[in-house]
Amino acid sequence: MVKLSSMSRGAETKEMILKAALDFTSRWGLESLSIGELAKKVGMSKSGLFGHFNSKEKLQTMVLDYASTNFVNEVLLPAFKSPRGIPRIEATVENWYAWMDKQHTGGCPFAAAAFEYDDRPGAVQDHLRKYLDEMINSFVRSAEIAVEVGHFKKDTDCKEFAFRFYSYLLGLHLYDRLLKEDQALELHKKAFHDLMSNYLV
Amino acid sequence: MVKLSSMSRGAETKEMILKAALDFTSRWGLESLSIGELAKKVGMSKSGLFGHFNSKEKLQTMVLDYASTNFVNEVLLPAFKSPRGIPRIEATVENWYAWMDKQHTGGCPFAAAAFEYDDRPGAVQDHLRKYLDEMINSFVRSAEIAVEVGHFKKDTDCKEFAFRFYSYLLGLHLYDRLLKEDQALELHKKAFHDLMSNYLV
DNA sequence: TATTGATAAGTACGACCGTTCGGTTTATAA
DNA sequence: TTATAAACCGAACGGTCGTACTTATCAATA
Repeated sequence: MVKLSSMSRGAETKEMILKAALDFTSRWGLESLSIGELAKKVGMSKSGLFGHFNSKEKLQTMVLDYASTNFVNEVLLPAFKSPRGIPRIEATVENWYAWMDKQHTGGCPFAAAAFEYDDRPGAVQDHLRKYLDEMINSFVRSAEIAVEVGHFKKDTDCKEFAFRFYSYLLGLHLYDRLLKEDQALELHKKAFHDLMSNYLV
Repeated sequence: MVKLSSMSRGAETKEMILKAALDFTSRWGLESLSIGELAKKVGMSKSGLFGHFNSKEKLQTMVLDYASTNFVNEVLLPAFKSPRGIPRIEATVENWYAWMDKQHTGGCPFAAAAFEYDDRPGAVQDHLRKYLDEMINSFVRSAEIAVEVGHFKKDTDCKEFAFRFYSYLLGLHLYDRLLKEDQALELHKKAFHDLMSNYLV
């Protein structure tokens, strides 16, 4: 995240807090994110930090916002530099790998939060669902483009593609993070490759 | 769970506690499982309940044990009544669907805990990894049997099959629970079907 | 230089956390 | 019947939690 000189001091602090909060969240989960501990980590008082958000729920949703823009900037947007169709989809996966590596602390915050909040209604869940929906829709859209440019078959079910595409990413996460399976990346690469093959013209 | 008359009073109580604890866990996660709240739910005092486990970590790992035997009894073992090979794999999926429905409260406790504890080392994580390893190995083994009986191609990479098989189940969980996607089951059924097709002789 | 408004710190509160302890009831066995 | 152990309770401990108030700091402006 670039520190803009145009930022007010408050905004800078907030940015710094959110960065630390996201780091913590990807490790311990959104629910375990505690204001006191976070304040200690960024060298602020609990109340000083609290003043930026005024509620824990607000802090949580803003962490999701922050993670989302981070994800969009590092995974989705850069892929747009690649040509439409298959190259763009492949770039997305490559960026995803890099993103997972970079956040070697804790895994994908969305994946973790998704299972954490699947039965916890509220503002956080709503936020989460919105972002996951957006992400999956971007996968659907990628497939549609691949159809448009003639890479994928005309009768491709793009929603179906997105489901399988994302499922494999979830599997990768679990094999890599929890099971510490050495071949996780290999397994995913091959699965992704075979998935693509199924839709090629 | 059958209440055996041979159970001592303590064992019966423990069983009842674990049942409630698993119910709670699948909804709110292992980390949010609180002794006080659990005691209230089963109508006991905090300390009375605590006496059965002597630590929260022990309670958590025993909930995992309980969930595992439950899963094995309801999903894996019944599938063994089906003929070896494809029918058995298909039965496993059907049992999985039924199991998800039955636990309509909260989703698969393992899936949730897997992402919750992927960066939280300790006894709970070790337990969890053990059970997930066992489960995935049972999928690998199912594929191996399918090869043995001539349903799957001789050169089938069974570990590869298990990765994709389980990934789709994770995707199903997320689409169904969090995204409340109506077509979740449909999407999974078709993905599973296509997956099987790839390995058929 | 004085004033103001934003930012952070300080302090306090009630709620809940896991855990310990001592005592009371209940079941088992001699 | 009596001795022993298990099961359970209520109260309390030290901590941490989120949140609400009040106070201090300090840059920008008047």
